[in-house]
Amino acid sequence: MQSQSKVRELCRVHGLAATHQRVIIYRAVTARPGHYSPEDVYNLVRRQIPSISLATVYKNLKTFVAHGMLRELHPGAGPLRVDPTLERHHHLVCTRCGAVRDVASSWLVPVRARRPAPRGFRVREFKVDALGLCRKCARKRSPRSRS
Amino acid sequence: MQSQSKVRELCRVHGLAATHQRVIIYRAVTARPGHYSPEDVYNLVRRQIPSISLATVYKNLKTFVAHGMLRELHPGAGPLRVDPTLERHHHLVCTRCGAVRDVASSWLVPVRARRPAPRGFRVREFKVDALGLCRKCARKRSPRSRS
DNA sequence: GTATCTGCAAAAATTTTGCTAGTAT
DNA sequence: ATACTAGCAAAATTTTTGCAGATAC
Repeated sequence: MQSQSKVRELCRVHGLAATHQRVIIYRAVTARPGHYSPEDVYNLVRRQIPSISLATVYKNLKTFVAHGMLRELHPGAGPLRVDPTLERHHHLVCTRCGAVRDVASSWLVPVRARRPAPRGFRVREFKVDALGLCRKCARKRSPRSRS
Repeated sequence: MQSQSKVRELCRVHGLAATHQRVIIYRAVTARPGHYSPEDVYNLVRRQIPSISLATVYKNLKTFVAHGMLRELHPGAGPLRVDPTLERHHHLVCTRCGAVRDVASSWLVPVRARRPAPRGFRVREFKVDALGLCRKCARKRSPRSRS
């Protein structure tokens, strides 16, 4: 978890007013790795600021994402999720239960293109989702073959 | 574009009733590569079946995805999108305008893990998004450096 | 003091659901 | 004949917006 003053400084660096709500929201999201929906964040933050509104949470999450202070995720269906881990990393996405886990970038052989991208596209980074089954779902899948 | 009879056969293979609506929807989505939202598909299909409902489009797109007849996409924010390209491929995602283009899997050096995935996760495939700027947005970005 | 931000409430956008009549097998 | 599906309308969910008052710089 980042200290209040660190968050305030981070806001300043990005030209954002360091409001109380903003500091609390950012600290809540970065308290530990995970993938939070706006609702999740709202519920976390309400413990400390019962009067906060969901709209404020949305606005600030979008602000943080726009300033690169958080990452945006769209792993499966459903609501927006936000990821506090800024270092390059990839995701393990269970196609059965939808769970998403981070995995260090070093897990993969470096991703490289063999040639420039088509149509003048300028690649900045590669984001990899490893689709498959988490242990729990892999177990459920036909304990012995079907029949 | 797939012929009506091909689509009917495909439905049969997957144990789905080959209804008129289903055939029209599937043909519309697979008419050409692209990334369609349910609204898009609805508007395409309404030309041929003015009485069709958006709910029917949603139900059928989800059915197709569940049977592996389409792929589901969540490239950026916003609505569900669906991709008719079933062969392995990756995406170029413009982080400025949100445009998504397909790029052949062979564009990348093969993606491989250096070691088994953590926590018993079973990887089935890697999905790569190349994040960056499309030509149009790259041009807009500071034609000469700022100042 | 001025620009930015919050909270509220309302609206917009997206997706799901239950049900009846209709259709495919 | 039986099971599945379409259309409809309503609800649920997720996200955005406008604005008055409050706060940060």
